[in-house]
Formats: sequence, structure tokens, C-alpha cells
Amino acid sequence: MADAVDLSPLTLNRLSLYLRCLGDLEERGVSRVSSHELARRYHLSAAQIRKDLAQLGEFGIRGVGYDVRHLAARLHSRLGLDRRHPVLIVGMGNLGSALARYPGFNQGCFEVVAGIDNDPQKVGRKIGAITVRSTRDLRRLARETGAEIACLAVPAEAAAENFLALCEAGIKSVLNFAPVRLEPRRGVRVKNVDLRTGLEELAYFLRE
Amino acid sequence: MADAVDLSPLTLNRLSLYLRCLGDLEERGVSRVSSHELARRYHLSAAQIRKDLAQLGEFGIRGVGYDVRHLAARLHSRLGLDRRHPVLIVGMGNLGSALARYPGFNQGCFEVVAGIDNDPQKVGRKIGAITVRSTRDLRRLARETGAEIACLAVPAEAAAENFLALCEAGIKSVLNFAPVRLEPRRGVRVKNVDLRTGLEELAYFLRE
DNA sequence: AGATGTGAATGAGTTCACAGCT
DNA sequence: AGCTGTGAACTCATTCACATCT
Repeated sequence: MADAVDLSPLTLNRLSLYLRCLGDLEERGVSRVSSHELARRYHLSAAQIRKDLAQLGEFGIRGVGYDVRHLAARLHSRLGLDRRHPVLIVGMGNLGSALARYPGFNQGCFEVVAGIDNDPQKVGRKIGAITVRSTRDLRRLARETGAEIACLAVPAEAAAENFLALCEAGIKSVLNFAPVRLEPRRGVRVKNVDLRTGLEELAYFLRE
Repeated sequence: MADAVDLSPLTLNRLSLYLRCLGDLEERGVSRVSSHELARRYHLSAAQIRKDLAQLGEFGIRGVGYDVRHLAARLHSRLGLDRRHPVLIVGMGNLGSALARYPGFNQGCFEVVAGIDNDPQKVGRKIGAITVRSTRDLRRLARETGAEIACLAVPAEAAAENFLALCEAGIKSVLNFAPVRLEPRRGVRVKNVDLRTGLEELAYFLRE
């Protein structure tokens, strides 16, 4: 099957998940795995795993399963994880600071290269491996670091203006933690991560 | 339309979103709003808003729109947000500490009532409004606070055992931040929030 | 006139079931 | 014999279009 097809976000998120499962298997020294085995171990659906993987081409071995390392490498490159991704964090409050130190944001191809805040009190402070910089340096920072991805972790009321600044600094993708719908901008992809929504979903299912 | 129908998680998340939009409108002093106006302001779909809201019963006014306060109140109660929800946080590392102080987790019906960690160094420390408690106190804490919801913010390798402990302490809903699929337990609802997946999704769309 | 509420049409995503390969 | 890869069936979700009400 062709390599150019676009994957849906749903498929994409599952592929990320499979990749992590494969990493786990690799660590455990497992070298081959079937869709059923994957499903059993990680509570997934075998049919769906096959459908998802089939979109990346045929490289399962019928009667046997998949080669763990080969599959992981294929996923890796298909997901765009085979090149470095510097990440900027805007808003170094509690959440921004936690993200800067979050292992998942500083592993493999991802690296948090700078934190940005407009509070002069915070500028210059070291948080984890990075130093907090002023919002005014945003454009220069983006250019110098080559960052295309930014996390927006500012309060709701500051989200719109900071998002605009990110767009103007040439950022291409934004992971938005502010509980706000950002005005769509062409050429800039936004993924909203609303932590509160998760809680509300759980609360719903607690009604008797 | 009946009140007993179960809402899908997708619908549910949008209803949460609408609720926040209505809050914003209320603050701005807007008292009536149409589905089109909501869609325009917050970049949503008018048809979908109507479909979603219709599931909660008829209380729009044809030719006019919806009463902002009335609609907000209805959503509120339908989502189960009209009673208090004490929240426990397990794992007081960077992420757990940030969540404990996160405004969205300490607003309205939600309140973080305790943080839990098995590191004796951390036990007793104050973080935001709460004090860190030992994992051994989990069961008692759950009973005393009446918490039904917990956030799991421990490293991947500690997730399974802590999840088990939560289940045994009688927790009903878990917001899981660990990049791990938890073994399903009947009677316990899990919502996975994987921050890394968000980054990976963005990285995918940066491939040329 | 203008907006809601809703069946009908369309589209997306998942599961089934089995042909085909190793 | 066993597992992949995939069309077909099915379920779930969104969009359309309009009758219905204020």
C-alpha cells in the first residue's frame, strides 16, 4: 500500500501507542509478536492493530507475526520521529514548568529547548535543563533553535495573544493546554489538550 | 427527550466545552445566544451544537436561541457537576504537583483534597493547599475525604501497582497520565491522558 | 423572519470473516 | 496450522435540509 496516505488522528494516536508497546517488548527481549499477542498484553483489539499497521505497508509475516524491531523502526519513521524536534514552552507556571521537566517531552526526538514567560521575575531562572526567556525573544528563539512545535501553557485570558505571537514567530504546531478555542490560522496546526475535560468526563460517569 | 440516555464521550467532551463557552458569555453579560452565534464565536459547528443540546431536552426558544444561564445550569447538572468531587492525586512529582495547583482541578465542583507519594522525603510537604501523604494512608484518605476520582501521575513502571491500590481503596474513576495501558477492572472507569501522544501527533503533520 | 429540533443522507471508524501466504 | 491483510458488514458520528414553532 502507498506511503503517502494520510493517517487519521485516531489511527495516529494508536500507532503512537503501539510504538510504546513495541519499546516495552524490545526491553523484555521479545523479538517477534503477533497482533493477538499485542492485543492480549496491552488490552487492545487484534483486528484494529492489523488494520492500522496495514496502512503502513505489508511487513507482517503470515503465520508468524511481526518483527518487533523492524516494525518499531517503520512506525518511528512513518510518524516523523526520525528527526529531532525542538520544543518551546510558553508560560512557565506550574504546568509549563512540569512539562519542561516531563520525561516524555525530553526523550527520543523531542527536546524542550526553551521556556518562555512574560513575568520578568521568572526570566533567567533555570528549570530543569532550560532557562526561562522573555516573550520578547520569542521570534529569535524560534529561529535559533529551529523549533516548529510549541506548548501553550498560559492562563485562558492570555492564550489568544500568545498564540498569535507563536504564529508570527513561525511556529507550525501548537499543543494548547489553555481551556480556550484558538482562532484557526492556516498553516498552523493546533492540538487541544484540556485536562479539565478529562475530569468532567469522569464526573459524568459517577452520576448514579 | 428522556434524561436517561447515555452520552458518548465525544458528545460529553463537547458539552464540557459548551459549558465553558457559556461561562465566558455569562461573564461578558450575554444572556441569550443562538447555535450560530456560539459556533461563530468559538469556531464550532452550529448543527452539531443543536444535535448535542437536543439530547438534554428541548429548551431552546425557536426563532430566538438559548438562554445562557438556563442552558449552563442544565448542562451543569446533566454532566454531574452539581455536587462536590474531591480528587486525589497519586504521584507528587513534577506533573502531580502541577495538577494539584492547576486551577481547572480546583474550581467549581472539583477540589484536590490530597496528594500521595511513597517517597518519605515528600510526605508531609505542603504543595498548594494540600499536604503530601504516604501511600499507606491511601485507603483511609479515600474513605475520609469521600474521593471517588484520582489522578495517576506516577512513572510508567509504578502505574500498575498504584492503580491496583487505588481500586482497592474504592476509587471509582482514574485519570491516568502514565503512558501505560492499565488492566481493566470492572466498576472502575479509566480515562487515559497521554501528553506525549499529543506531541507525536503534531510531529507527524510536520513531515513534508 | 428566524432559530430550533430532527429525520434522512452521508461519512468515518470498527469489527467480522475469510482468502491467501508462510 | 496459523497469522496477516482486506473487502464487506456494521456501528457510530457528523452534516444536511427542512418542518415546526415563537
